[in-house]
Amino acid sequence: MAQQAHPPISDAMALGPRPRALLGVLREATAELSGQELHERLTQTSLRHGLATVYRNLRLLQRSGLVRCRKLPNGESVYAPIERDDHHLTCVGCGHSEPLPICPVGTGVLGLSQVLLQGFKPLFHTFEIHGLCRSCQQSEPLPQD
Amino acid sequence: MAQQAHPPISDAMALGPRPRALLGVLREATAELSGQELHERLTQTSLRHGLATVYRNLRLLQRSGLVRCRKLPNGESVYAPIERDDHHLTCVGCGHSEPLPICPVGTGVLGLSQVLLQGFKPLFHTFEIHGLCRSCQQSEPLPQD
DNA sequence: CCGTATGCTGAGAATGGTTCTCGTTCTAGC
DNA sequence: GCTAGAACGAGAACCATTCTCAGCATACGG
Repeated sequence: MAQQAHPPISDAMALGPRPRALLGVLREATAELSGQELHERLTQTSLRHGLATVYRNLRLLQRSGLVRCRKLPNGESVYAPIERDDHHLTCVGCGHSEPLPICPVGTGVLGLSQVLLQGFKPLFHTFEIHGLCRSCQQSEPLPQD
Repeated sequence: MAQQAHPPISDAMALGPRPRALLGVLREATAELSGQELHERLTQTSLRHGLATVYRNLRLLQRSGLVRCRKLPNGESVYAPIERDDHHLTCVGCGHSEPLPICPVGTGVLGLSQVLLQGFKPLFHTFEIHGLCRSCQQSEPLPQD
């Protein structure tokens, strides 16, 4: 749950108005947003946004190291600005996912493992504990169909 | 990359022949397998398997704490027996994912954070470093359409 | 040994988030 | 104002996964 300063938007990457708007919405949001949610919020803007553009720019921002992404059990992807270092507790029964206020990764891990990375350029990491939430443990018998 | 003994199949969960076959294939495999791949391997068995059954039993095994699951960037889920503690390096450009032979999680982390879990029963965790692989860094200009 | 209840199965249809296609629009440079 | 190339958007396509529902198996009571 570490909160750091925004990474600078480097010279090399001059963001267009739409990617910038996208990033703005993500930074203002208090939680991760899905592509669909982002699309909703952005269509209400003076700057019209098609769904394709939202996903295109989301990929762009991710590759630029400004946005992180995580897949929920139901298949949808949720996005957050990279400076938000959240991790999650996710139920394999109902799919519910909530923030976990710890990061098990020693601050230096990404740097320390340079040898293992072999030219791979790390941008962010995800850590998630999967298990059964309280209510899914109770309704354990797993009604199957 | 820790390799532990198979967790016992507890009394409470008497696995049917198909879930057991599924688990067997996963344990013999050297890598994570997707639902589709599992289906292929299982249809060649004396025990015929429909796709629906594969996914059904995969969910069952996951909730039973015998199988872990992870989503690739392309949307497909890959499965492995829970005793295999692998983590991954995944490229946000091309989606390629390869095993990372370290686990940043102190052996006791899952137990230590009991207070935070609030009744949540942990089964497994996933850790993944996302970034750009060597070849995606070179073809950086990101042809967008 | 037969009838019924319950649960498991699988073929095929449905789902739904994401990506692709491709004609249109915008922007920069001149 | 004109042209080339990049960005855009509506809608179609994609595809792994889930759902539906009728058929089959097993267990148990009588």
